[in-house]
Amino acid sequence: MAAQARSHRLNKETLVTTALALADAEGLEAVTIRRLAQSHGVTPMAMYRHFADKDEILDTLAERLLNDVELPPPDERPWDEQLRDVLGAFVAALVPHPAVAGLTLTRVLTSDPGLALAERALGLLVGAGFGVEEASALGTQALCCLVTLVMADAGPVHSVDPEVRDAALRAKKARLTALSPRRFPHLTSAADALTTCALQPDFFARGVDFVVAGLRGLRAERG
Amino acid sequence: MAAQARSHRLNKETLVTTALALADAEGLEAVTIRRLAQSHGVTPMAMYRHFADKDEILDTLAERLLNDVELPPPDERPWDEQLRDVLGAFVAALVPHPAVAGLTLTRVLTSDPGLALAERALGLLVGAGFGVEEASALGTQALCCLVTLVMADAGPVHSVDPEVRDAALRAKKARLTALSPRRFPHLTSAADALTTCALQPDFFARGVDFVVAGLRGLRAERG
DNA sequence: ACCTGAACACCGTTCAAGT
DNA sequence: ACCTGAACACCGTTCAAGT
Repeated sequence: MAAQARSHRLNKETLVTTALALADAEGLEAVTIRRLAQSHGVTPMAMYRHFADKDEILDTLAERLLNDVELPPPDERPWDEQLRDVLGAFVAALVPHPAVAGLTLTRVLTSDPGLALAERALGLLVGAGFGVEEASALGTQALCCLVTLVMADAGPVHSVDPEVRDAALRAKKARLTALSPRRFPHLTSAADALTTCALQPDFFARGVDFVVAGLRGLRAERG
Repeated sequence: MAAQARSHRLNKETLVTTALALADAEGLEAVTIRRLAQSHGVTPMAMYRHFADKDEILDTLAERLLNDVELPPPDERPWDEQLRDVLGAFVAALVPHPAVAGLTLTRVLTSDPGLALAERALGLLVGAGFGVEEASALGTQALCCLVTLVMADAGPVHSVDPEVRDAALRAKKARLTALSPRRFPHLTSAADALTTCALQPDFFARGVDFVVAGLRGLRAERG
């Protein structure tokens, strides 16, 4: 994050790109007005020409992620298969940026690409036969679930540094292994699975399947 | 949060109680070392006698919530009914403190009451017939989903102040209602449901049902 | 239009004392 | 053992200039 030669004419676009890089490299708390300015060789106050306040930076960051959601076009397959792909596209956009993923939680309905995503998910649920009230609640819940899945993966958020990360994972596993097998028979035998499950390549696909299975199950119960 | 007459002999217990009250009243970002000290009529540095650093305050806060989980005793009912009650107990402990709920996300496996909860959930999933790897991933995902559900409810996190809260909800609904019904037919017709669904008394029970339905569905698919 | 500079009210935390 | 005091390196943000 070396200070760039102050290539005057800053704009929101490039600033938010820097903010995203900062968050990816050092976590969301590294995204400060002062560091953002510093990265562009400029005074902190210069940021206020482009953003009203820090919240607007975070809003823009969330919008950037939601913009990356590549919504698949509607087709004639059953609702649950289409929803799996829609939710999968959402997760795919979040996964590269776990430190920022949480920002989308409260901003899906306040950004343009987020609205498109929500409209699509809601449409599929209503088309499946859920009432508007239930579809609203379930759509909200489904998106929430998936965001947290991505965030939890960030485990030791700071430092994508693999050395620090591996040390944290080893410590976590050691803690579980050290537990009393009498009091915690399942946790001790699952120590390995619990520490590595979020690293499995299919973890997020499984997460989407889990959510879709829940919706399908509820739909079946409603008859 | 008036400064209390410095009733000397502070301890972790009372400090964390104050921290929780602070978070409930003004959000997690109101929990600062300086304000915590101020609430007890004492210097910020006095906190370091009771906590190693701020992280330890947050750890203790999460542990306090997890301690409130009233795990129902195991019985002879099917695994999914028991799991519904276990997850319900978890949610019930988080709901009164939405601003703090997120802290439990990364701390379930590092606190004693969290370990008891995880052991129980994992045991039920393994007993249901899931392999240890899948049970670990699904247990993690289930808890993540529910935490976020509670956090999302916090919507306008700051200010339990009902006046500010209602204003935010009205604004949210107005934004949805103002959308183009052509581009967003489902969102506009669900404007009301989307803004109020998290306020329904059965929202969290439905969230638990949703998660359990997902697990039941996946179990059935595995045959 | 865009950026600077000094200032203010906040943070967490260290070091060195006080009783 | 428990608390204080001064200091440091950080925050976001306001106000008033500069070009």
